[in-house]
Amino acid sequence: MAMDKTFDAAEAEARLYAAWVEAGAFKAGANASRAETFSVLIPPPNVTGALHMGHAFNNTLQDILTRWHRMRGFDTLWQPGTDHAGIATQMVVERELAKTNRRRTDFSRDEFLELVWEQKKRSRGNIRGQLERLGASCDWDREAFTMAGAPGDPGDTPGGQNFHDAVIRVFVDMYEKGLIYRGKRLVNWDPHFETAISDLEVENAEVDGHMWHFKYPLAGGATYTYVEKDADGNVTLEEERDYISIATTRPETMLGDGAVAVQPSDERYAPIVGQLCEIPVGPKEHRRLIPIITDPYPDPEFGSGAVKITGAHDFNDYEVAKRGGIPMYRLMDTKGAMRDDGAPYAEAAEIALAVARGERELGEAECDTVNLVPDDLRGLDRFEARKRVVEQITGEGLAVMTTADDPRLGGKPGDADQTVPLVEAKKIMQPFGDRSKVVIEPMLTDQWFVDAEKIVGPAIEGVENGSTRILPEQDKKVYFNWLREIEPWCISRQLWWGHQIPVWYGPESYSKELMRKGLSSDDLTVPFCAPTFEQAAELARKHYGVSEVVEYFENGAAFWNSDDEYHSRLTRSDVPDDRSDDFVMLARDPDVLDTWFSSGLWPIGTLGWPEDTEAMQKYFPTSVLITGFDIIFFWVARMMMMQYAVVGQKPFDTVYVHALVRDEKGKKMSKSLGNVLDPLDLVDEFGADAVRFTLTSMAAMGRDLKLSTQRIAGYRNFGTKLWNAFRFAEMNGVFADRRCTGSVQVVYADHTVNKWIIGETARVREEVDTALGAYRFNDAANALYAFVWGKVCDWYLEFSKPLFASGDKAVADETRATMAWVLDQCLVLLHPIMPFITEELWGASAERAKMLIHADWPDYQAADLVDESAESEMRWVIAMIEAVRSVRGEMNVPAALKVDLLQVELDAAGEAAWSRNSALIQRLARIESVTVTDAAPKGAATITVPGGTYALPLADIIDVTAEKARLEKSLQKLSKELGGLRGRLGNPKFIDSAPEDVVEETRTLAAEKEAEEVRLKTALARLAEVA
RNA sequence: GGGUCGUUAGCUCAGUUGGUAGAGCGUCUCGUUUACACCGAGAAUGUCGGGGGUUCGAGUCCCUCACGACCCACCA
Repeated sequence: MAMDKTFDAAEAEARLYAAWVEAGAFKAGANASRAETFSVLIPPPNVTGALHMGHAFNNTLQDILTRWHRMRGFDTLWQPGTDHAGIATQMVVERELAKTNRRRTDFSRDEFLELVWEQKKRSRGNIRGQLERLGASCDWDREAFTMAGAPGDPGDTPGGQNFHDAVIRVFVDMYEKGLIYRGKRLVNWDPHFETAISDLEVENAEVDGHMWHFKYPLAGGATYTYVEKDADGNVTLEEERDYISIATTRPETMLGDGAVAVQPSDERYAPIVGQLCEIPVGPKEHRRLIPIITDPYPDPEFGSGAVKITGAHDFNDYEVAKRGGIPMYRLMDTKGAMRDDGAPYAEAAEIALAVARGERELGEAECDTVNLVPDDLRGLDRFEARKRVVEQITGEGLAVMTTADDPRLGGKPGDADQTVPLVEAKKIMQPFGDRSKVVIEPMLTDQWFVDAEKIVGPAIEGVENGSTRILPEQDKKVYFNWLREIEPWCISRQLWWGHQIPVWYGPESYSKELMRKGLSSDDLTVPFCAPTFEQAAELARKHYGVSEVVEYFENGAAFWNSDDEYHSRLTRSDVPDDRSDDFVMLARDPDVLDTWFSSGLWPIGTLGWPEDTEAMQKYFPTSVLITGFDIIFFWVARMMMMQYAVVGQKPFDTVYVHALVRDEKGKKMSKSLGNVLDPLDLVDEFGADAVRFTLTSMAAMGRDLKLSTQRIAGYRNFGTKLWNAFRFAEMNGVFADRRCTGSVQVVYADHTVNKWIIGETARVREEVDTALGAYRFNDAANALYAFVWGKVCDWYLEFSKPLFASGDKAVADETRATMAWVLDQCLVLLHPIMPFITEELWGASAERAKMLIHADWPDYQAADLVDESAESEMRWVIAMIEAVRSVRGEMNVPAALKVDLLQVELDAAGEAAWSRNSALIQRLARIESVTVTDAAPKGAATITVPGGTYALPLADIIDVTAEKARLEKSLQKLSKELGGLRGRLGNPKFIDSAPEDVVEETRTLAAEKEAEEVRLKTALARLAEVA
C-alpha cells in the first residue's frame, strides 16, 4: 500500500461516516460490553437553523464523551433531535412569505401551519447534515423533534417519540396540580411578533433617551406653597404653585395615568395629597383628573419626587396601582400602536373621570375596554404619539421650563436668558425583544403562567446536595441566584407555531338561548383542561349537564383578548338548525406554549415518557448535559424544575457548562458583525478533525474561546504529522505481517527505547482518561498532542531509524511490533477527538476485526508499564542529543557536518547510557566519533550533560569570545537558580516545615546544578587560558 | 445598583490540593538526514496588572486599588 503524503479529508470523511452508519456503530448500546450506561442529550438546535461555531464546539465535546464511553464498553446513547423553536421558526416562514409580499394573516392558521411544517421538512436535514460533517456519532434512528406528533406532523422524524403528547400531558398534569394558572398580568409584549414573551427573552440595552418634565395642574386651579429645603432644613425655594411637576421618559403613557404618587414622608407635597390633578394632554374639554396619592415607591431625591402611575404600561407602576387600587388603562394594541377601538375619547374620559372621583368602579374586563387615547392620536405608532403628546403639552405651556444654559439639557450651552423646555438628555435602559429587536412594551393581557416558585425547590436542592453537579463550580452561583428569586413564568405565546394550549373555554353558565344566539369571547371564561377535545368535552358535559359539546375552531388571525375578530368567529354560529338545543359550545385557547416549556421536557420526552420505555429505564437520568452558559436559565434550570415536577427525578448527573465561541478579537460571533466563522467552511478547508481538535484544545473551563484559523491549520498539521508517522511505519514494514490486530494486549519489549515508549504510552493513556473524566478536554488534547508529536514522532521514530538499520533482526522486529502497538494506541486514544483520520489509518494499516469506533479502550497502568531505568536512560540520551545540537546551533556548526566529539568526563550512569545508545545519539546529534580524553583541547566548545562533560573541538571555526559569552550566560542562569535553591536549603525553617520529599528534591536538584556549575566554571577557566 | 469572571512571553491562552512559569502561533538563525516544508534543528522574549498581607516558600491563598469583559436589575 502506498499512502498519499497527506490525508484527503474531503474524500474520506463522507465515506467513513457512511461506513459507521452502515455498520450501525452509533446505535444506542452499540459496542456495549458492560451494564453501565452513558447517555447524553443533544441540546436541540432550532429545526430551521444552521449550525454555528457554538454548536460545533458543543457537539464536538458531546461526541468525544460519547465515543470515549462507547469504546470503553458503556451502553451508550447520544440522543439527537431538533427544537421547533416557536418564534424563530415562525419568523423564518414569515420572512419567506414577505418575499412574495404575503403575510401570515393572509392565511388561515391551519394553512399557515402547513407552510411551517413544509419549511420544517425542508430544513430538517440541514442540521443533521451539518452534524454529520462534524462527525457527530448520534443515534439517528432515535432523532427526535419537540413537536413530533403534533397536529400536521408529517411524521418524518425517525425517532418514535410523540413529544406533543408528552408536552400536553405535562401541561394538563401541572394544571390539575395547580402549578399552572391563567390571569391578567402585566407582561413583556413584543409588538413585532404580537405576542407575550418571558422576562428572559427581553434584553435590556442602554440607549440615548430623554426625560421630559411636565406640569400636572391642580384641579380647579387650586394652589399650594411649594417649599424645598436643603439637608440642614434651610429653605432654598418657596413659591406658590398651581401644579405638580412630573418627569417621564415616556410621555405617551401619560394618557393612561391613573394617579400621581409621592412618598408619604415627602413634605413638599403633603398639602396636596388626596387632591386631584389634571393630565396635561388630551382635548381641553375632557381633561382627565387623577388623584395624588402616597406610596412607598417614589424616591423623593429623584426628579421632582412625584411619579405618574400608569399601571398598564410600566412594571413599577403596575405594583403601585395594584396596591392603591388605581385603574390600569391599556393604551396600545398588539402592534404597539395607540388603540383605535372602543368608544370615542369623550365617553372613555367620562368613565375615567367618574372612576377618579370615586363615583364608579371598573372590573378588570370592563377597564380593558376603556380606550383613553384621544381621537386625534388613535392608531398612531407609539413613538409618533410620543412626539405629538410632547408637542401638545409644550404648545400649551405646560412643560417645565429652564434656561438654555442648563447643563441637564445635554446639548451645547445656550443663552442664559433664553427659556426652553426642560428636556434632559439621558441614557436610559430600554427593553428589546431578543429576536425581534423592537422595543418591548409592558402590556396588560391574559396569559398562562407556571407558578415556578412551587416547583423550584427540588431544582435548588438537587444541586445543593450534589445530586446534580454543575461544572465549572462558579456557574452554580448563577444558577442559584436565578432560581432563588424565581418569578412566575409566562408560558403562553400568541403565535401559531407551537403546542396549542390544551384548554377549552365554555360560558359562565349554560342557557339554550345563549347557545343559539352565539357567544362572545367575554362569555367564554370557564376553562376545561384536558389532553383532547373529547376529554375536555366530557368535563364540560358534566359541568353543564348537557348531552353534546360543540367545538368552535378559530380560523384567521387569533389574539385572545384583543379584537373583534375572535369575537365574530365565535358568534358566527355554524350550528345547524336541526340540532337540538341540548349542547354547549367550547372554544380552544388559541395560544401556544413557550418553546422552552417543551424543550424543558427534552430529557423525558426524547426517551419516550410517559410510556415506561426501556430507554427511560436505561438512560434516565442522563449522564451529562453539555451546554453553553447562555441557556442556563432558559433551559437548564427549567429542565431541572420540570423533570422534578413531572417524574420526581433529576434529569442529569452532571451539567458541563462551556464557554462561548468568539472571534479572534474576542467579539461574540454574530451575523450583524459579519465575523461569523461557519464551521462547515472550516471543515471544508481543514477537515473536521482539525476543527474538532482545535475546539477541544481550547475548551478550558469557564472562559471565552477565541478561534483563529491559524490555530486550526496548526492542528490540521498535527493530523498530517500523524499520517506521516504511519507512512514511515508502513515504509519500514511495521504493518507488513499484521492481521486482525488492535488488541489491548501490551506488547512485550526488551530494548530500552521500546520499553521507554511503552511506558510513555501508558502515561498518556492515564492522562487522557483522567482529563476526560474531569471534563478537562483541553488537557486530553494537549497531552495527546505532546505525546504524538513530541515523543513518538520527534524521538521514538527517529530512534527507530538506527534500530531498523542496525542489522540486528531481533531488535528490528521488536521495534516494529512495538511501533505497531504504539501507533495503534495513538489511534485509539485520539479517536474520540479526531475520529476520521484515525479510523482511516486504522483501516489502512491492517485488517481489523472491528472498526476503530468500536475498538477496545485500553486500561493499562503507567505503574505497570513504566520502566524507571529505561526512562532515566532515555532521558539522558535525549538530554545528550539536545546538548550537542544546542552547541552546534549556537556555534554555527554546519548541519551537514558530522563532528568528532571528545568525552572529557562522564559518570557511570552516563557511561552506561552512552554505550547502550551510542548509535542513536551519534545519528541524531550527527556525531562522527567520540574520543575519551582527560582535558579538552584549546579551541573547543564545552557541552555539559547530566553527569558529564563533552567537548566539541572547533579549532578553526570557534569564536572564543562567543563561546565565553555562551558559557557565561549559562552560568549566570545557573547561578540564579542555584541561589534560590541554596537560599531555601540554608533556611532552617524550610528544612523543618517543608515536606520531606520537597526538601529531598531540592537537595538533589541543587547537587545537580552544582555539578554543572563546576563543569561550566572549569570550561571557562580553560577558555581563559587560551585567551 | 447587585453579581461573576478576567489581567501570565509580540499574539492567543494553559498552569487541579501553595514548591519557584509553560504550549501553540509569530519572530530570528540554520537546514534536506529512511515519514512529514502542513517539515526538522537551534535561539530570543516574562519584575505572572499595581500595592499590601499570610507563609520557610505565592502566578496559585487573603485584603486593596486600577483596568477590562459578561450576567442580572423597575429608578419615574
